[in-house]
Amino acid sequence: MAYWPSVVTATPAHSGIGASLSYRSALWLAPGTLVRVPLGAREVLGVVWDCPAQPPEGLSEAQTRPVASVLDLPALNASWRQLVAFAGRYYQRGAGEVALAALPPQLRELDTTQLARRLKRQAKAANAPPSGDPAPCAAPEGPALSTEQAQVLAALQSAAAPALLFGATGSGKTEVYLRATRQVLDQPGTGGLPTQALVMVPEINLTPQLEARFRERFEPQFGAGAVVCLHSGMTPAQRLASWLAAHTGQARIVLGTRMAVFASLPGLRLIVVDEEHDPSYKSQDGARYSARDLAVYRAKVETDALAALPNAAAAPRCQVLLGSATPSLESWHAADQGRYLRLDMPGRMGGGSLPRLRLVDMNHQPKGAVLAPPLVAAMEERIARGEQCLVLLNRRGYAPVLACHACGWKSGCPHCSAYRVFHKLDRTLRCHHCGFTERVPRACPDCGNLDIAPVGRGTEQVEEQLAGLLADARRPDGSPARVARMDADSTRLKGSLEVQLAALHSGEVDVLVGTQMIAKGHDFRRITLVASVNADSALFASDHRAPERLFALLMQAAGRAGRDAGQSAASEMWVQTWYPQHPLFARLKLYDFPGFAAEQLAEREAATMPPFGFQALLRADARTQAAAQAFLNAAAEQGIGLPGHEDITLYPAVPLTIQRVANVERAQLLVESHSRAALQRFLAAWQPVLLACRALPEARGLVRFAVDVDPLLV
DNA sequence: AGCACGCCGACT
DNA sequence: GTCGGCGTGCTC
Repeated sequence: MAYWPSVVTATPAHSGIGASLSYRSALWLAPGTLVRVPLGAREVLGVVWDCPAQPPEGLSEAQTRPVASVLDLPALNASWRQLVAFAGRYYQRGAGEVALAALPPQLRELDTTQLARRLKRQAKAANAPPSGDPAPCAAPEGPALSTEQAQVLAALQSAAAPALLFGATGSGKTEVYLRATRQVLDQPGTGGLPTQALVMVPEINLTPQLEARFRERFEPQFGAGAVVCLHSGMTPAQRLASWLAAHTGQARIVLGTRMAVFASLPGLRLIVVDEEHDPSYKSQDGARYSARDLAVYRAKVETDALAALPNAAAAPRCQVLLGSATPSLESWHAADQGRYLRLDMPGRMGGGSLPRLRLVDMNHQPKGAVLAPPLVAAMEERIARGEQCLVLLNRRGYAPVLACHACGWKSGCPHCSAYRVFHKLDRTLRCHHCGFTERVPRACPDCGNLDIAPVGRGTEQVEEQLAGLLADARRPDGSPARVARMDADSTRLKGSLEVQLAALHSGEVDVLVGTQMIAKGHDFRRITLVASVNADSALFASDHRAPERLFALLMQAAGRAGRDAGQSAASEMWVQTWYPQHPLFARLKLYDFPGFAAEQLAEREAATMPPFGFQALLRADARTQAAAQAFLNAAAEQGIGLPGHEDITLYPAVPLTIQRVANVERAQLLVESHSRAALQRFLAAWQPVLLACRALPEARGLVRFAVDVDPLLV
């Protein structure tokens, strides 16, 4: 008796290899079993997808090689495999590529004895009693709930659809996540597996404070290993440990970034997607999946699996909870249609309100002023009262470009079609696209003129200017005001983000200048004034998602101010703009997200844009723009007549806005359809055509191509 | 993706 | 005369 397990490996769809490869095994291997198999000259990790007792069609016994070894781990369950298979299909990649990308990289290198040793060590740690007083401990209750929170939790308990928690910043969404988690963790598991919850946040930076709150709440009850994190900032060993803890059920809660949507969680009952509108949930390389959309799909798969269990009289569900103060238009529309259940928490905890919006018309300010004088005066007042200010500017460095006034030279990047940014602190010109860095030249490299000057402004410059403008500002104790800057440059070193946040919390800093990083999540207590200095570019961007991103960013920034009741009445949000009449600001003034969303959705509907139409991009990178476009146009031409084609619009190939990055020319082609199913059908049929087009002589020089389904940037 | 095989320029 | 560039092709 022999078996021919079909195994998926990390080979991408572009390799031309089909969905899986067949091997030989004397023993039956359960689907989901992790195995090591020979592939060419090397040995790779794979996942058993199926294990028939017959050799596959068209393949003789001699053509199959035996499985090299079987990892001594529980098999990945059917729900996980279904999620991975769906993601592979939907995002036009191989299931194996998705599966292997979802597994911790160290699993590929570990041999069987190392794995056994690690599992034993982990089991011992989990069984050890929690340090300090003996178990079992009472579960910490957490603070009293507001009426809104209690209502949301009650509705959530009986909800049979994905829930969209529309909660203002400071309305206490995190407490809802904690209580919802408690609800599922207190439920009994099925099949001897404890129940589990998955909580996702958009950025690694936001995990530590969330982790602290979850640990504080759940570790006394469930022990030290109950909460684990999963994100790309962890060491390989940490990631493996967290993954194994989740896979074996030792961990009850997984906190992580988008990759965590693929964590193996055999007892999963709740998925939380915090800040669900955030673009970071969409992966931009490999399989370009949306972790938010996959979370919704996964919850459905898990629920179906629970309903299919025998003797599941009152079948438990896996609930998905999407939270945001500015939901994505996709989720908002789904709630409008009744596909999602909308739960509202409009009030801020403690009865505070959002800051009053003050628009500064830059047409009426002194020419060349980076910061309007009334804004500076308002900041001085705040400082004098011992309050803090936040200044938002979405540009790192000192100036986005350096220019020669004599000959017109600009600080372009030799490898990209973009300017290099002037960083004054280390006197460099840095390309933010490819990283190419040089020292600032003394004189113009073209004409030798000494008068080369920065054009436009970034965070470094605003920090410098503010330090000057506030030189006479005094704090209540008479000491001078302090200005600090926080962006990707100032937080690059490990631990420096924490140091900077601590400086702000302790009150050492009066004014913090920064990029959108400072608008996200962090809980600042004494901030009563927030200013957005230069947001206009988003108002007229060709990217149709720019307005919703700007609205979300300004709303999020506004949420940083006046979080302590008492202060909130006097707190302000200043926005400098040349277009104060823009309709976006009218909505923002009232913090009217529903009104804004309705307007945006009406525009989207008129243009049959998502969520009323469906899109995919075919992207090509090549050594020449001509090769990239030739590949795309050939693909479009040969797409005619494929299944689904009659419901598809193929647009001409165009270069990307930043056409060249790191000496690679980039182009893309938009595919549109009114039907998601037709788009899917077409893309699936297109895949072999793309492979063929890659080999065309006119596409010589093509470096890579990729399909991006439901792209964010079109 | 890896890793082979395979055919053309600058080095001991 | 070799070492090595990366173009093309295959992996059950």
